Amino acid sequence: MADTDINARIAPWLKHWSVDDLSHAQAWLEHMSVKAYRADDVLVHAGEHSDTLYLLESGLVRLFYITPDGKERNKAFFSAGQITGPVSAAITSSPAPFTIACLEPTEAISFRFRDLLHATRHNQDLAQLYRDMLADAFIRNEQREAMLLTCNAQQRYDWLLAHEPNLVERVAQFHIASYLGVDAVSLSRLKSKNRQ
Amino acid sequence: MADTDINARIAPWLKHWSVDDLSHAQAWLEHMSVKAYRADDVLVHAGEHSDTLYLLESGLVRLFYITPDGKERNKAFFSAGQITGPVSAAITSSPAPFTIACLEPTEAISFRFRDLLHATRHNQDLAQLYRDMLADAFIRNEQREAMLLTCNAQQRYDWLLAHEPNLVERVAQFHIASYLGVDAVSLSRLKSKNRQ
DNA sequence: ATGTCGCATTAACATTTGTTAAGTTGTTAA
DNA sequence: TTAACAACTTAACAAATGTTAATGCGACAT
Repeated sequence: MADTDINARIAPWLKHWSVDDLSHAQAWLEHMSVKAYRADDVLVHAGEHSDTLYLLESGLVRLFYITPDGKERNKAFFSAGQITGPVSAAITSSPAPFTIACLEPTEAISFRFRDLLHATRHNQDLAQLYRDMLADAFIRNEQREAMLLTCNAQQRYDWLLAHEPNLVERVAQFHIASYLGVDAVSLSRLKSKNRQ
Repeated sequence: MADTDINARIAPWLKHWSVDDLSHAQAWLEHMSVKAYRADDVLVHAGEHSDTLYLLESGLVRLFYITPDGKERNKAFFSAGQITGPVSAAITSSPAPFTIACLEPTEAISFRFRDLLHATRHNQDLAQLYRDMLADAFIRNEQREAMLLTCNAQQRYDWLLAHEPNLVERVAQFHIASYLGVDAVSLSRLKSKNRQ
């Protein structure tokens, strides 16, 4: 896809994040690419070294870990307007700790983390974008850590209904269970208990 | 305590974090203060609005949440050379989600988050310090989230022995149990099973 | 219409983890 | 030395959660 198309597609997001100044951002913009994915397509494989992040234009992806017993556990879900990818791995040059796969057909603009990081050195708008991105992920992880550490299965489900009710409608229940760290059968049981 | 003392005490840490340039850092440095705490002293109360972070010079503190059932669960431990405090709360101007209390007599240099954040606007060294601080906390939260989401009690304990063996020696076992999200009695039982 | 497939539900049972209580040990202070 | 206290251990039991299997249900393709 031609650069002009990407420029047109990235523009509204830059505006949304108050990025007006594009100086020193050439490398970042030039290495962007747009791609459409089908459900179950994988954007990042756990264990691989990836420096690529994704700005989702449409669709829905999930990030998931593999447990020591070989089961999947969903770390997070992301949809249109959000940036996701193996950020911690990119920062530390480590292999990605989780896999990213599509739950729905998804369109995403990908870019290289190092290009963004490099651009932040001389571009204050992008430095701010980077800080906001990190802060957002940081706070998300912390709240989730708190929930996993302090809540039982029922409380986790209540938390989800209160904080991310749209997720419950949009993704399959066994994926919700995996997100909460409980078995799909246990979640179903909880729901039926709640009904009585 | 006089500023000159603080300057002398903060200097080695600034050097350690490669902060050479102190331009635009006056407010940050001026609002610093040093204090000694006893075991069980509280630095930050959950629920209070705090903009203060702490650079620990000695000792050991724990951060803990309160569960919906009213029990304590340890989020993290920090010791000399580390910066801690309600970072996410400071970023979002929210009440602190956890309490910070001393497990050992502790000396700490406190400073205001907003002063550091403000200084990052024109001081690249401090901007880098801020990024490193956030990245560090971010990665710590993510690894912990992964452990809590994917591991059972035995696997969590193994993880701890592998990743933070010194903690096991330094803090009481019931605090370790709280850190792992299991009951103190359950952890004791696990250990005795492992012995056989 | 029918078969297939994936997901949700339900039930019975197994395992893990929490709870309570009692006993032990080590430390500290009188 | 003794008393008091807190942490750890152990055991018995309760509750929560995982596992397996059977059933149902709806979407979708043939």
